[in-house]
Amino acid sequence: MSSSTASGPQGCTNFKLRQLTRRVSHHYDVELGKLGLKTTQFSLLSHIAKLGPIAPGKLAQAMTMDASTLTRNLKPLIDAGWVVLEPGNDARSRLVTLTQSGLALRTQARRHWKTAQEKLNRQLGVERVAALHLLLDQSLACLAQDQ
Amino acid sequence: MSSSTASGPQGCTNFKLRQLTRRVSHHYDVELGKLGLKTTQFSLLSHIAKLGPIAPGKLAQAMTMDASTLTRNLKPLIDAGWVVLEPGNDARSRLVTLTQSGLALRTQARRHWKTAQEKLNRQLGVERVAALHLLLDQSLACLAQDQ
DNA sequence: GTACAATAATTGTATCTGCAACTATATTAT
DNA sequence: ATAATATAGTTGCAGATACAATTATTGTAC
Repeated sequence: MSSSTASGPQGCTNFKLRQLTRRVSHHYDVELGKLGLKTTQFSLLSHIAKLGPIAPGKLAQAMTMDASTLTRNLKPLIDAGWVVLEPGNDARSRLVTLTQSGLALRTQARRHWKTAQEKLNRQLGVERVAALHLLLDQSLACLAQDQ
Repeated sequence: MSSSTASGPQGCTNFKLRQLTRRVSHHYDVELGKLGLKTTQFSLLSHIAKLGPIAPGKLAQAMTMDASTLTRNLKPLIDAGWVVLEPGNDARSRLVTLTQSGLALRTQARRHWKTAQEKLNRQLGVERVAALHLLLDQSLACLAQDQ
């Protein structure tokens, strides 16, 4: 049995991912927290800015997130007046949109995000970040449900 | 021309990480769910098996997790009788240990984990998983708080 | 046109996550 | 010895995550 390659990767991919995610989320939270935002909320605002008005289901799909998770995550944004849920084409469907203040916040938040991202790039090295992005994207594609 | 362009890596590292983490966690949950375990619970059992008896604070540190998060995550395991909290050296400190049934479950769970990991290796390719592990480990080291 | 199946979103329940504040104990300075 | 400080763990609060079940609506088969 054999040589070096037979054993395969060591350790648990899931644990390593969660571990790093905790640290990295904290890294961004420091910056975005200055605006009272969590990183997930920033991601949501960004995606809605880019894709909205969009149906919740489509948005959840685009973000690789369960529809019920999206419903809950939207709530604080709606309560804060950054996002509105409007009636969709159907009586059952909805459309998610940014409000004016949501759009303004997103513009401001983007600057804070950029600061955090550039700080991360420096701390890890841009080459490593680029390599990481590539692997994360590729891995996600390999695990896509619809294939 | 160097690959270090002015623009740097595109996209948000945090979002990419969270996105893949969601998918990968689900991947493991399918297997471990057969034993009524979540992936985080398996990670906890594994670390306690390896490091225990250990103080909660040390365990949280080893897992890159907030102490309060650990307290909550231990609760279901304690309620299920897989883990016990014993008095530590101090009157303020504690020691986390696996029970007999916890140890038995961990042994069993390890087989399910292995199945999930090998399935992931096939789906992503062992080379890619190995590369991913390396980058995750390196990135975590770069972000270590105590440096 | 009624019954049945499919679609869209939300709610119930449970776990994961962390900051700030708290309780309790131990250590140190004076 | 007493006061100030540091350490260990837990709780209050708020959000992130998803499965299963539910509500409401739409589409389809007969």
